[in-house]
Amino acid sequence: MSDTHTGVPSVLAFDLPRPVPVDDLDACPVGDLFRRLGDKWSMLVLILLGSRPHRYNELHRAIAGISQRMLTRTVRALEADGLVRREVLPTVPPSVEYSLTPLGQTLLEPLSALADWAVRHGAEISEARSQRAKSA
Amino acid sequence: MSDTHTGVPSVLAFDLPRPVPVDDLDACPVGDLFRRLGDKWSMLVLILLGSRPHRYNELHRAIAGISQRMLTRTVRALEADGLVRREVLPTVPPSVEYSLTPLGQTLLEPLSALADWAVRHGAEISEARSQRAKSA
DNA sequence: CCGTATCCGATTTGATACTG
DNA sequence: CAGTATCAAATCGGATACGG
Repeated sequence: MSDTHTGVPSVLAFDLPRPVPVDDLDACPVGDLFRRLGDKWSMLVLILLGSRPHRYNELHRAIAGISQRMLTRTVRALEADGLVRREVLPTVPPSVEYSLTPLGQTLLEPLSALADWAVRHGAEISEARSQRAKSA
Repeated sequence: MSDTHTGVPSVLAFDLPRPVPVDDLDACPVGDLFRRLGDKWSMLVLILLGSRPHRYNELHRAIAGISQRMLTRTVRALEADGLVRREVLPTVPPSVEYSLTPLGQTLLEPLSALADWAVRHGAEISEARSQRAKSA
């Protein structure tokens, strides 16, 4: 079943004479992953959950710009992908706790590398955008 | 101007007593970066350009599923962000060459870390999704 | 060859209101 | 507290046609 990319060591093997197998884009796990995490909130939730488990409204308050609808959708998608675990606690007012699965924790590492880059170079991007606007 | 996040060492400082500054999400370079790269093609173009400079139709053929409109939009956005450089060569039929800026090259590193994760764990995500569908 | 312009449909996101 | 439902808007993405 998973023959398609089983033997692929890395899509970023720049030394290859041929470019990346972009024809198989839809089947490519890289593009796939990015499209899942590429939405507005997934990565933020992952990062938040990486620090400690959170309850629903805890996440809601922490992100603060997200709607209930999107928070639910995001967290459910992450759960379906096996990155987040959802646990309903049998308390009197029902509580739901979200946490990272082991798989989700491993994702946190490369994610942090990218986030770190963004923090370090974010200003340069903003600057580039501003200068572009001026030169127009 | 750039006081907002100048002093921030890393958004992923899990040891902090407080969560990430998600209130400033729009100003947060992490969410911002992901929203730019989160589209269908940006990352692919970046990866392609990371291997070597490409001309317009070279990119078009390499990606093969992309429309002219989207290729232009993608490459222009990347250029505006200071990640890609666009150079018009004074050839008889006009040629345009796209390449990574130094900034774009530094981004390639954390990007490859994430891509590597995707290749390694992509199957686990697909599996998680399948199992979810069955248990429904 | 290298784009831009326009139109169109599909997907995503958000505001609001309501429920167990 | 933890969601779900519905509606409307914005954005995304592609096909096609045209211009420098």
